[in-house]
Formats: sequence, C-alpha cells, structure tokens
Amino acid sequence: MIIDKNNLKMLFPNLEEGLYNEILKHSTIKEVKAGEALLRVGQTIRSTMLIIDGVVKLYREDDEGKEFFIYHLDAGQACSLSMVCAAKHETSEVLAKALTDATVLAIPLEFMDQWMSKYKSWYQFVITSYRNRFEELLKTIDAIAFSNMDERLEDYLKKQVSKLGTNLKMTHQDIANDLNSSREVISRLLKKMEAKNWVVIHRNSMEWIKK
Amino acid sequence: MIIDKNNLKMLFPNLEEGLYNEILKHSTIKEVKAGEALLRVGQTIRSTMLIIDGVVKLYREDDEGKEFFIYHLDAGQACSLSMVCAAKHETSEVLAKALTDATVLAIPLEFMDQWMSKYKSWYQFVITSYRNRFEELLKTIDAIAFSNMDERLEDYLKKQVSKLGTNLKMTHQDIANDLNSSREVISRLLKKMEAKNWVVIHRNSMEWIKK
DNA sequence: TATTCTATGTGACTTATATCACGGTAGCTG
DNA sequence: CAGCTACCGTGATATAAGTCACATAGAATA
Repeated sequence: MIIDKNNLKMLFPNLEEGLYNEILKHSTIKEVKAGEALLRVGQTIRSTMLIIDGVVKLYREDDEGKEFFIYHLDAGQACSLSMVCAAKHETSEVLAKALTDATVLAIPLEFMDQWMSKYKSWYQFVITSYRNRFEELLKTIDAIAFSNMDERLEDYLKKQVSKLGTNLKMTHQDIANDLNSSREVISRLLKKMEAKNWVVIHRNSMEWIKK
Repeated sequence: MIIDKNNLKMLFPNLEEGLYNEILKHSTIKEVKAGEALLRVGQTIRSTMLIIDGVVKLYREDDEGKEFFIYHLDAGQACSLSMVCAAKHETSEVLAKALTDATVLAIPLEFMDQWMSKYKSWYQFVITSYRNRFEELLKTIDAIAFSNMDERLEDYLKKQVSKLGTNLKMTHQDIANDLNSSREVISRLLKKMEAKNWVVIHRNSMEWIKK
C-alpha cells in the first residue's frame, strides 16, 4: 500500500502541512495480516503507531494468557499507549491484534517529543486521542461492572458489525474468549437472540439482523 | 492552607522554575471536606486540578446512580480527565470525591494549551500523568474481568490501607457500594478474612493486620 | 464415499454472588 | 436509661454464569 499526503489528510485531518511531510518522511509502513499481533504484552515500544487501513483489536491479558478484549482501533486512530512511552522506552501493557488485514504507520518515538512542541496540531491530536481511548476504557469498565453477559454480548456483536458488516465470521469460542466467558454460555445466549430474530446462526458465522 | 513554591516543588518535582511561578499566579485553591464531591458526572470542566493534600477517589456511575470505584488520586497527582478538556469545555465522565479533607489547585483550562508548548516539563507531566491513569484503569479492568470478589476485596482494602493507614473507618455497606457488591457478601468475606487473621472487625471500622 | 475434525446444541450439575428475611447489638439521643 | 437507628451476622433461597458430559451435524480430507 502506498501512502501519500492526500491519504494522510483524509485520515488525519487538521494537521499542519509541515507535519504531514514529516510523518511521510520519518515513518515506516507495516502491513499486518488479519489475526497477527502488532504489539505483544511486555514488548518494548519503539514507535508510535497510526492506523492507516483496517481494524485493530486491543486486548488485556491475565497471568494465564487469557485475552480480554477492550476496544477497537480504526483507520485514522492512533494506539495511545504507544504514544506515552516517548523517551522512556517502556513496555506494552496490552496486546494489539489485527482484526482485518491492516496497514500501520510506525513513527519512531523520538519524534513524539519534537513534534509535540513544534506542531500544535500534533499535540491536539495526541491529547484527543488519549481522551477518546480513556472514554473507551471507561465504557469497557461500565460493561463489565454493570452489565450481564447478555447485554455485553449484544454490545460486542454490534461493535463487530459496525467494523466488519452484518456477516460475522467467527465461532462461538472466539466470542467467548473475547468476553472472558465460555462457549456454552455464548451458544445459549445466541440461541435466545436467534429466537428473538436478532441474528441468524450458521456454522462458523452468523448474520446480524437487528438494526 | 497556604501554598508556596517550596510546597509545589516537593509535590511536583522537575518542573521548570517559571512554571512554578505561573502555577502560583494563575491557580486558585479549593478546600474540600472529606466525603464532598469535587467533580460530578456531567459537570462542565473549567479547570485542571492538581491534588495538593489529601486523597481523592474517582468513581464511575451507572444509570441508576450506583457508584463504582475506579482509583485513588494522591497529593502530587493530577486529575487527568480534567486535563484533556482544554478548549473544548467538555463535561466530566466521572465522579471525584474527597476521601479525606483535601486541598486542590484549580488551574483554568486556557493555561493547559499555553504551558504545553511553553514548558517541556509540563508536557512531560501531563503525558506521564495520563500514562499512569491509563495503567490504573487497566488494572481496574483486570480486577473485575479476572478476579473473584474475595481477591477484589483484598486489593481494595490494601489500597485503602496504603492511603489511610491500617485503621479503616468504613462500614461494610460503604465497601459494598465501592465494589458494586452487597453488604452481606462483604460481611461474609470479611468474616473469613478475620478467621485467617488478616483483619480485626469492629463496629464502623476495622484494622488491617496482614502485611 | 468413508473418515475425521471442529463447531454447535443441550441437559445436568456446580459455584459465586445476590437477595430476602430476620435477629442481635452498639452507640446515640432525648 | 429507654428507645431508636444504623450496623452487623447468618441461614435460606434465587439467579447468573461456568463446567462437564455427550450428542449431532457440517466441513474437510483421505
């Protein structure tokens, strides 16, 4: 995939002219296949990542390696966690996996500092980015603190639909993993949703009907 | 409470000289009694808040007004959420309550922008602050996603102890509210902890013994 | 086509937590 | 000190979710 200034402007509007040039000049392009990891827990962060194309899923891991889904990142967004580590070269607290094939711009961390004082628009972008991720995290907390599994499943499916369309190619086990639940529970809840005509279940996939 | 440059330096080390002066010049001091709210959900944020003295608790609220504890803020920390709203005058997503009597510096939001480009140390402070709050949120998610109530209670009590000392003046109902559980559950779990000599239970208070 | 693998469906059971009901008691207030 | 209120303890029961066991059915492959 080739990225030019126009692409960038579409995806990240409102940045300064000079900044677009710098981004193009100093970043490298990374292509990731669906399902591959972009960033693992414990990995040292060396660059800030901007999503150019595709959808990325962020996960939190427990001691035994169970993966708990926290939120999606779309094209035009940044991995906030990769932004704070400037100068410190800290390690990742989360796992990022490509949901679809994805293209990512990697910007070496040293530019974070520079640009932050040089380009007001960059500072705005970073701060806004943070704010949005923070809100996502709060919503995630709401879901697990205040909602039952049926509501969480509905939310989850709606989010997936908004990223991938109404035809969801995933198994019940996949869903159970993301929600830190078990296959049987998800199967049963899906059956109930099917009875209410929210969804049609196939093998390895399902279609979301409810609007 | 009177705040001078030395206080500030102790609490917020590594800022530039000029910045301490500006903070003193432009901020106003707010004193809050234990239990009072500093910031409510939906309230418009007009200033960034730095905690000078005391401990503040942050909560997330659900539709029915149930309050779910997310993390503590100590002296020397900032309310990150109040930092991102520069220019936008957005509203609060959380409830902040004083746990102890507390003193807070309120800095009008317009300085956020200015200082960010003018003082590198301010930018560092804000970003670090964000990073830390982000991590706290992730830990909160871990707790509710991966732990049972007994572990969560233990964590919670340990945190309270680290803020207030081993003599905890709170009722079982208070704890249940913070953890979005119920009094009976907390009472029973505390009994078990008492049997293990982790804690001594009194009326309206308890002492944490386990180190 | 026969075989194997993986995904799904479902009943039975277990476990953690919440809720209900009630009784006891400490500490305050008149 | 009498009485009240808020706090605490505890059994019984309800509910949501997780686990186990096993059946069945597409899909994939030999």
